[in-house]
Amino acid sequence: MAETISNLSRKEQVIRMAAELFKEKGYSAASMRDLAQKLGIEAASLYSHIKSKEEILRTLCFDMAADFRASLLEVEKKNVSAREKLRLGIIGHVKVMARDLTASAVFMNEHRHLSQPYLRDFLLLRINYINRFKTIIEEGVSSGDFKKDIDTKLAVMTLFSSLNWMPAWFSPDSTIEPEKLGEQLSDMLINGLKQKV
Amino acid sequence: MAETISNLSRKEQVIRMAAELFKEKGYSAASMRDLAQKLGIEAASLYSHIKSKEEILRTLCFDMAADFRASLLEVEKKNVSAREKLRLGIIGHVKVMARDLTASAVFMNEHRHLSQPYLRDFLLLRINYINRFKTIIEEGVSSGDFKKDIDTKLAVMTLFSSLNWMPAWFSPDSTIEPEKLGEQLSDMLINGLKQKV
DNA sequence: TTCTTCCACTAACAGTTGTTAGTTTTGTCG
DNA sequence: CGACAAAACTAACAACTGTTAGTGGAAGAA
Repeated sequence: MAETISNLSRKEQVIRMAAELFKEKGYSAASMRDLAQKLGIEAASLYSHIKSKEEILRTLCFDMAADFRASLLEVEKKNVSAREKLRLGIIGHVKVMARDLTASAVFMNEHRHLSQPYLRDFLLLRINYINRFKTIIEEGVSSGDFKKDIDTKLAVMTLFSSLNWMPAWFSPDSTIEPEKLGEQLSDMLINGLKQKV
Repeated sequence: MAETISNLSRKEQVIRMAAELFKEKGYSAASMRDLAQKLGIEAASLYSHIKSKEEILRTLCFDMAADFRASLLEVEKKNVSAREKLRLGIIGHVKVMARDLTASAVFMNEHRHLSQPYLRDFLLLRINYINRFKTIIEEGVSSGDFKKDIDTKLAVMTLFSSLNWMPAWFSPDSTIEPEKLGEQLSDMLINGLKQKV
């Protein structure tokens, strides 16, 4: 139906603008009137397109979550070493983020404003994703790819901390491509800063 | 004066509670009535102790900033290699955070809600701090401590991303001491995950 | 006792919040 | 043209926002 298509299109426009606003001011500080103004309409008109403010946040968070999940699934299927899996996983994660830096920033910083039960669901997805990276690292420790004395929990938290702040400082008009950036990041985490002797 | 001391004491109590609330719900979503309730008083009573909601945020952010600055200054004074300076700088940073994880979380995630000109001042302090770490890394590259082909900007951003998310996942009742944690973090960043061959 | 300081209170303000109900404009298709 | 749906509008709601003014009680010092 034509109506659905055009509705989606306008709805997506609203959601995209909302993402920018949420990133800029934070979810709570961003008002529906702010959002409306950015779109050149009245606040009440927004409700022709969305059910509530939180529905927008939900859409942003869960759509990103699905993308991350899909990316990791692709990597897990491959029959390669743990070190290579980690490398590909990191690159995949960076690429997903780079595809929509604005939504990524909201995904990371604003998800806590989801209400129950959505918050619970979201956190479950997240912990699952993180644990699957942890498994990869543990595989690497067993196989001898990685050092035996590392704290895998600390390692995986460090990994995600590094990855997740990317939207905050990576500028979209940067010359570096996401693929290359992911490569450098994974190199830094795996090999460290130190010069080999 | 006795009045000043007891005033400070109660004021600090208010600020500490506010820090917890800001961390939990975010600055914007945390209302003065929420804060009052946590203290068992009326919202208006808060204004016997503080001038405004933002004054609390300002205190939290700038006090933390001063602590970070002092810690780094101590490290810079030492006459050691760049690698050692980076190690000590990281450990110092972690220790400052660990001293007040709640305030650290607010410092990191809520500073953007400062209004001008405080926001500008804060960001200047922050960029200065980061740049001084960057200088240490650049020294390390020159001296051969670190690899020549690393992107120092990326390296320093990765470093801070890792460090700064600590308050989010480090639990205060963890068995690991801040010193040890800083040690492990610096080891991971400098040496990487990879097993030496 | 009286003075002073701290710390709480009640009452109220002007502005903002997300959202609703009902209506009208706009553009497309038959 | 007329029909229909998309997308905008106006008006209003109840609740909540940070904050001020003015007041009163409690505790310690003079």
